[in-house]
Amino acid sequence: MSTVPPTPCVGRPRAFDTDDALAKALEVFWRKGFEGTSLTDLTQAMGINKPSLYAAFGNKEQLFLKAIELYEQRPCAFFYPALEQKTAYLVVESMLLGAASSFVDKSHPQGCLIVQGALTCSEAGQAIKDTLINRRRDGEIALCERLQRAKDEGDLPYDADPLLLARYVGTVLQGMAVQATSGICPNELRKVAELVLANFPRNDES
Amino acid sequence: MSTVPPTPCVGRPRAFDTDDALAKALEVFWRKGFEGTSLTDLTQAMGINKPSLYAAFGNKEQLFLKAIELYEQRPCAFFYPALEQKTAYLVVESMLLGAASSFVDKSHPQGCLIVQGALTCSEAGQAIKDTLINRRRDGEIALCERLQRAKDEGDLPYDADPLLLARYVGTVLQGMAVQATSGICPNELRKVAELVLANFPRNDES
DNA sequence: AAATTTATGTACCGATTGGTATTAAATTAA
DNA sequence: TTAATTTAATACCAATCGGTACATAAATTT
Repeated sequence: MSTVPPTPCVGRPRAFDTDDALAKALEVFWRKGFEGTSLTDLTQAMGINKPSLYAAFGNKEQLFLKAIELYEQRPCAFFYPALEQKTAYLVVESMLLGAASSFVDKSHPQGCLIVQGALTCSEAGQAIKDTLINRRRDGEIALCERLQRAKDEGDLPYDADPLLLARYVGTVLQGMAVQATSGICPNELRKVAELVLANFPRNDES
Repeated sequence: MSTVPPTPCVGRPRAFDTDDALAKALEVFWRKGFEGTSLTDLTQAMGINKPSLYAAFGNKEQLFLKAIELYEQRPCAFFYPALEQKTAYLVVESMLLGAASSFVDKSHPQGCLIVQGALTCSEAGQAIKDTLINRRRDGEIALCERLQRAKDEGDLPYDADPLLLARYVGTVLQGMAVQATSGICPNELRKVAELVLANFPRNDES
């Protein structure tokens, strides 16, 4: 898999880097949300004109969809990689501490694009809103399946409820995202994550 | 204190009820957020024309501010009344179960206006966004003070951290609001609240 | 060199945004 | 009855919205 498309060798070459431009678009969407971001915001941040944006990315909605793909795959994304930790506790620890770190990282906007990209919107944004709802739900399903496996493998108590725990962790993560956009200080957010972890069910060996 | 202003007895009488109109506006803002709601959305829901809206409420921003006042004082508001419960546990129980009930109540939009009214926005909405951030922070401060009192009165363990606990509960509430707008089923949301309560620190007698 | 292909920049599109000027209608005060 | 006051409805405002037509520029292919 290569993220670099085979450079088209015919016609005038593109004067900008699409990956860089997409990264800039992501940052604006992250900070202002889908509907709070205007085409002018985007073209200014990306350093290109509208026709270039449309030629390269389709339209605003498709650009946003590409932005959330990039968002979930960027180096500091923490959710899906956390699923590969060895025990349920370590998975959840990795998620909560990763969120506590990423959501307030000053090198990019605060909070979580998947939460704040379109929590509410007009009719025009409904498809984007639904897409984000589905992304959040997919994450919880993946965590639930990981916790079920943990239960089967014995590193969660026999009476643990994987679906409920996944929803609980998802709820805390979403709340942490709201706190981050509200300007909570990093230390305080991390302490909340640690409080949740202190109460998370675990067997002796995990 | 009367919410009914002394009816002005001169001039053409208003053809609509301002309280009813405000309630309609609240519902639209609640569902679509501040910037996702257009003047057309508002006037249609309120059953009035734009000049009537501006004469009665000032402008869109002032109308929103009045809507959040109504929101926090409506009969099913649960946050501040919960502070009057007798123990810390009962306070938090009242909040979490109240939220689990209110956020998914089918008689009005799902979720929480204070969370989803303007989580992200353009520059034009920044003042509203900040207002909502402050409302959330005020709520956590009030809860923190209540938990500190509880600690002083001995119905929280001696080593409890009121500020951390308030932030934790606030985080869970905000996450529950996100879950509610995402369409979580009422039973599942209540189970999350009950899980949080099961782990909440309490002394024997509380 | 000519033809082809693609990207760029400008200028524009209709629709919608929040907000208002204006006039007519409805009421009370004089 | 008339004047004063307030609201209602229509029509309008400049600005911005997402999106595009078009002419030009820059590259490769023939």
